[in-house]
Amino acid sequence: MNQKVRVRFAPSPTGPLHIGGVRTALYNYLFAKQQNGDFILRIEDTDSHRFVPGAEDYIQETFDWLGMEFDESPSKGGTYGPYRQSERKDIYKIYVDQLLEKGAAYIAFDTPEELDTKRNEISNFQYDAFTRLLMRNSLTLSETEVTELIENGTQYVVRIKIEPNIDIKVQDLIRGEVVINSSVLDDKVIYKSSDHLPTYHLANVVDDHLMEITHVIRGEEWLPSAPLHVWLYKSFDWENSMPQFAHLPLLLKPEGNGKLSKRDGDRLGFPVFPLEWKDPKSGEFSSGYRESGYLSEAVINFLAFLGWNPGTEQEMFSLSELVEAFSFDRCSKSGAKFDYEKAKWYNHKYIQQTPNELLADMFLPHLEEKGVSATLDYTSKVIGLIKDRVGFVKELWNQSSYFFIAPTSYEEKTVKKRWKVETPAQMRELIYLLEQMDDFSPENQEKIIMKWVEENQYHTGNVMNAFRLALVGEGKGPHIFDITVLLGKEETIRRLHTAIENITVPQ
RNA sequence: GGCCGAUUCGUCUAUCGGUUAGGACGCAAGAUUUUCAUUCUUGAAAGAGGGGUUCGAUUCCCCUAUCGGCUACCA
Repeated sequence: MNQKVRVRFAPSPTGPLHIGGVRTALYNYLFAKQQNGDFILRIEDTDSHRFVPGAEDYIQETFDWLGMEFDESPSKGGTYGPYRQSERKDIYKIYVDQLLEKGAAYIAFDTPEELDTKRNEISNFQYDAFTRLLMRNSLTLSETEVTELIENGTQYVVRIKIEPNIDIKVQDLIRGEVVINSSVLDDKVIYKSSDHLPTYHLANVVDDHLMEITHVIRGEEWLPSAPLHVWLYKSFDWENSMPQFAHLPLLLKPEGNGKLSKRDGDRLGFPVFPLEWKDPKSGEFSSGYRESGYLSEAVINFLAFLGWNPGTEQEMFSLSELVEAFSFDRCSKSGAKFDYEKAKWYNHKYIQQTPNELLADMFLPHLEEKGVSATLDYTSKVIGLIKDRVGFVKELWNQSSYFFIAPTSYEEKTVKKRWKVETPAQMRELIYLLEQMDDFSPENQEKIIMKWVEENQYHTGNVMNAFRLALVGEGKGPHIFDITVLLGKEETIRRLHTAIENITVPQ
């Protein structure tokens, strides 16, 4: 049987999507598209307590930005819906009952307090084949007692019944075979009467089965519960259609230890979220890659290389190239530390590749923020001159402000080095030279000015750098005649006048 | 504590028993540049430790160490 590949990305809407989650989604996408399969978004909102408004929209917006389109999702729909677990309550109930009938699961009445007590009493307590005989459940209580408790409205949970001492094998596409003995598993809660919702494990297995998911590609943090999921498939007699598993290595903190967490971003000075997020409760902002000036192509390229490599020396990959090249064979098994410097480098590379007009589109809002209005054409030209020297769209401003606003102060260090006693007089001569110029092309400017420098035996470096200081305010920037052309003759001369008036020759 | 997973330059990684252990980021030096960057060249930089297996181990096996994950009526 050669069935169509179907994968799902299944986040829970408890906040903004974490960049590690984005990578998981990316690998799902790459594999699905490579196999001409379906890429599905399923919202796992079975924990009513942790629901955060806006999180689902955030997720959708993230993938819109990244250009990864879902084939089926809550907003788009599909033939396997609904795609929000909270809307699938009735479905889960049927399957829970099925397990109950089979005797593969049972009802437990122990309160959280009672469980806490047990955990304190017995070290390493787990609810399993041995301890369940000590607890209040449908295995230890009589049938009439159970019925009575339920009818009285006593809250209960349903637990999966794990038989002891059975080796459970998980076949993993990245790690090979992982074997775990069922005795170390506990009788996990799969359903709670309090909100009539299943827990993750049950909902996940039922949905993956019903949605005909062929490959479960998720983070390594799920590896310990994979045997439980295999057990559930077996309990349902779904072994033959069980999906294949691939557990991805985790994304780790760049410094120190531990898995990259949501709080690391702004502490370390880089985003851990794809998009900016405002916490609806606290009103706090967390920065996002998009707002920080990252290009989505750079984020994708960088993320793809955290845990996977093509085996060649090619570093730059577009999304479609990744689709083609991706394979689980080339995924690494160990966690990858998040390297912010490399992310910056990727962005720098992609900025250089991006057409000036596109960058200008992104830069214009930043300009507006600074109170500058400029045309797309002019901004594009400016960007063409300076984009080599930035890592981010927002850095464009530091490198280009003088194209939009005349300098109001002059960097002390450069003044000291470049503004000599003879400089004001030379600049006045320069002004005269510029005023006489009909052809203001860079070539002509250079020709005339260099001739003047030579004839007067001026020091080229001093003259040119003083000229630059007057235009830019400091000792940086592209070729000087590229600057003058964009500023225009009039503005160039005006800046020279201003500089002569305002710079005092250092002692 | 228990269970599971992982371990090559500072970081991401290549190597599928025999290599001067390769590349990229970052770092350093040099070249180019009338400035600052970019760019280019060069350099420093690695197999956690101990046992095996083998003619030969970074590669296979075991132990130890370290790191990570999981251990909820969270996902």
